[in-house]
Amino acid sequence: MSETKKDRRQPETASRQVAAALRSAIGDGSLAPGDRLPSERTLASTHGVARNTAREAVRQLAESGLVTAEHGRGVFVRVAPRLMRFGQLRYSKKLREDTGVSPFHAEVLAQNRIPNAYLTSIERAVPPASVADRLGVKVSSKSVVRRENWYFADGEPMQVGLTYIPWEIAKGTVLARSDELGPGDLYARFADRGYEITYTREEVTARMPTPEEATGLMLPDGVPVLVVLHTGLDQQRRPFEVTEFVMRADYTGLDYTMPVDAS
Amino acid sequence: MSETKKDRRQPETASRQVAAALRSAIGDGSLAPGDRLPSERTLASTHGVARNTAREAVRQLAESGLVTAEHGRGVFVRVAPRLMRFGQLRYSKKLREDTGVSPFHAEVLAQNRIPNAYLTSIERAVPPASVADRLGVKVSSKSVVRRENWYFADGEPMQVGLTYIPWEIAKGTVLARSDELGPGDLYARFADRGYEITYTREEVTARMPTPEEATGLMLPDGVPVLVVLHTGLDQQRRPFEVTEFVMRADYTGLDYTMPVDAS
DNA sequence: TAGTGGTCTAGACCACCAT
DNA sequence: TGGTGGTCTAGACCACTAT
Repeated sequence: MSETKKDRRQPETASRQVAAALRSAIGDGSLAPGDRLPSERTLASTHGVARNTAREAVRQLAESGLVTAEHGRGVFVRVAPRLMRFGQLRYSKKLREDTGVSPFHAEVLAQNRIPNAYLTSIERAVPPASVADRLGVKVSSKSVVRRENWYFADGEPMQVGLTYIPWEIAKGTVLARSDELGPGDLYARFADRGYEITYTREEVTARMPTPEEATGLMLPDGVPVLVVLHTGLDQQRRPFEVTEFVMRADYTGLDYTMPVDAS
Repeated sequence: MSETKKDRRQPETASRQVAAALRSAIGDGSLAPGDRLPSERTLASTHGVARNTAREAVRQLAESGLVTAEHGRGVFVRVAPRLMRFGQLRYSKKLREDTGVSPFHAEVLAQNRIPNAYLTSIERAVPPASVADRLGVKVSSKSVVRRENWYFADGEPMQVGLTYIPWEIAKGTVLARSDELGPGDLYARFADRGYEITYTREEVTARMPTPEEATGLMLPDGVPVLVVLHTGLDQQRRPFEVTEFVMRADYTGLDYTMPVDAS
């Protein structure tokens, strides 16, 4: 390639050497998933460095998601998590009618895990610009209903979803006021009102979590979040709902299969 | 919700207070994108803390991608980057014939940026298990050709792609030996051989970069990567190619629009 | 050469956890 | 109560950048 590539081999600092030693111990199995690392003070003395240096080495491993520190207990090798998959069929009518539950519940049940979801708030709100764009509503008034949901598998938080529904659609319905949506959940209620979800648009990015997200999702250090801006479209491709999902990236994967020519 | 929620308000440590002060200075515009922060030594003395503490505050900002440290120069407020979007149509025949270039080139040109791509290696190789799975080839022999490509926009590295092609398909063709693929690029050559890309499966995850990826992609601290495992399928849904893309998440987004019922 | 970030030392006190 | 990680101090030397 034509770019002048700087030769930046990493310098062999003390903390990197300690980190490398730990990495290889994890790699060859002498430190198995779930095992506790030697304490920072032990690492310091065995490697002949200051505690801060040993600590920096541990920080490097935590940053790349290899280990997790637990205050007062120790530092542990992370166990490889099961990956959840969110695919194209998750909004299909068939899935909804076969299972009678929400897409999330169906997915988690299919993996023999126990799903839970909690609606933590419903309120009429001013939509963020990105949402107003996609729904075609005004950004300057309380033109949407905002529903905040938290999703768990086996008691562990997996994702947060902020669903925005135009007030004109939600007004006077269960969508605007209740967490009891009945059989088939959210998309069945949209169908009742004439909005059958037919297309879905998903815009995906990733970033590091905010401190609030990190605590709320109980994220270990060094785990990013996937952010999915999902738009539900009806038969005439009219948008009727936007949901922003924030999902822990270490437990979540997305799986899309599509024809390459638009339909 | 039924979960007992620990009240973990963040303790107001000294480093967090310094970080908060910097965050609000960035927020209210007194530190604009591109500006240099006060030096660590200056921050330490103005806030009455040790340099290590000021440094920790800066580290917290860097971790969340707000600032970037440059050795010997200073710490700078990051400028919001333009986001590139990789969507569903990128493999369509129409795009290929209209533009005559690869999907990546077309996308970057559409944003008035200058694309570059370099093939850095071609070799016959043993496929990783995930790739062998999806291609339906043996994992234990050199059953694939592996092509490594680096992609740039305006000279900045955007992504790396590792393309795996079954040896049976690539054998004796330009796919196995050349970076000169001719008009329409890779997928046009597959079409020549009877493999017209018709469906694409994309499995998306995110994680922190490895140290090698961080240097190679010139990633600032705190920027995760999107990992897309892309499978190209022909008219009969036979897989003929798998590419693993590693993309910097701060510059990249994915955009999928699909019918909710499978086709 | 002066100023910057990068790393390190050798201490100290605190909060948390298991016993 | 003793050991753990979390944070902090007050120094020090090195590597890099600009002048």
